[in-house]
Amino acid sequence: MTESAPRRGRPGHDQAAVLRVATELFTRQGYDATSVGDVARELGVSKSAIYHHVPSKEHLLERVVGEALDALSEALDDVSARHADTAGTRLRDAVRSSVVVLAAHLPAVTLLLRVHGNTPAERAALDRRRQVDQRLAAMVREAVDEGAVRADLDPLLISRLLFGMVNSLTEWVRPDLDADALADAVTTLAFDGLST
Amino acid sequence: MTESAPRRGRPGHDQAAVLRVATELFTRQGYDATSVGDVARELGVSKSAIYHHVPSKEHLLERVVGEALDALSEALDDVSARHADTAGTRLRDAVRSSVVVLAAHLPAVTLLLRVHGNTPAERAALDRRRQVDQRLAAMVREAVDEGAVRADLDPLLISRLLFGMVNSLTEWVRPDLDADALADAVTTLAFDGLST
DNA sequence: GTCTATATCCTGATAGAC
DNA sequence: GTCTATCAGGATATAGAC
Repeated sequence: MTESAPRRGRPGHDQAAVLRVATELFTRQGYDATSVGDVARELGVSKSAIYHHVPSKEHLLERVVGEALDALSEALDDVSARHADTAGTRLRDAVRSSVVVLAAHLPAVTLLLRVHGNTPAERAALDRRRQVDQRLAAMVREAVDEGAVRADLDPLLISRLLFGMVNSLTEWVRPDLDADALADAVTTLAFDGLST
Repeated sequence: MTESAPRRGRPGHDQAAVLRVATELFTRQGYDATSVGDVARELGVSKSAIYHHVPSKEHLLERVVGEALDALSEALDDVSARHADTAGTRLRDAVRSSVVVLAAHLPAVTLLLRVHGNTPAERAALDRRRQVDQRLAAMVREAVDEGAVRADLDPLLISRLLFGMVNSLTEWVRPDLDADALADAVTTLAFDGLST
């Protein structure tokens, strides 16, 4: 990645800059409440300049949620590949990885979790997200079968509560936060509970 | 509540009917992605008919999130009033109540949790919500001070994770679900953890 | 309580000049 | 890479008839 020299005159933005600003506004105001004009104003250019870099507003959303889904899937692949570990350990690692990925791709994951399914692209994202959820649910089930996780609660319910807690991090986590320490705290609280 | 006789001819809706349909569409498509025309079409009337019952689109949102905030605040008042109980018991009850209220006012709470703060009314709702969050955080702190809840994690962090888990229920809970059983499961998992 | 018609503004997106 | 100008459609909201 070559560092470009500071520019003079016209801003001279690129696709990445548009994507960055759009993502920020989408998270702050919501995707539907953010117009292409908003993105343009924030970058200090006209609406048309945006369409030079990007084919459509929805394309921006596709790119962002795609980043989140790729990162989550890859992290899950890594965890699943460790066959030597116990199912309990793999679940712990899945929780840890989910937190780390969420923090590393905070804006992207935040947007992903807010997708409604109003367009084909959004529905495709929801489909991919459902696949991730199912893989996580399967890991919980295996940990229950192994005896590492309590069997008096429905594994699907456990999965939803556990990763619901993880996903709720998007509501308040800030980019400068220590992700590893956070992952530790989440894992501890989830597995050991908050009772003394 | 008197049951009105089945109508003939024109629908003859009232404010409650508009509110009900609007809430459903707001949750399904998002507030910003839902137009007054959408609400009108769903009710089988024209846009103007909606404005006979309701002064503005935003007023609908205000009403709905107000319902959620009132219910949550009231439940919290009830829990706080039980001075005889220990702080640990009060926290358990707060979690239980939160789940029950969330299930009883599912559409309203769902919308409340998705408010962005784009308008004065939305910002007012966020303010009230922040007050609720602070009361819950205070209850966690008291339970920690009392020794009922682990002290090796920041009370504010515990509060965020705990009620983040509770709030994540809006993502999948359905109206016909047994709220008490759900509240039991959430409380058990939160306090005892998922390890065997 | 609902309608048609309308006012006003903003939306996503395109054409073509510089 | 950005601009001005423009398009067609849809947004919230209102006026006034029935």
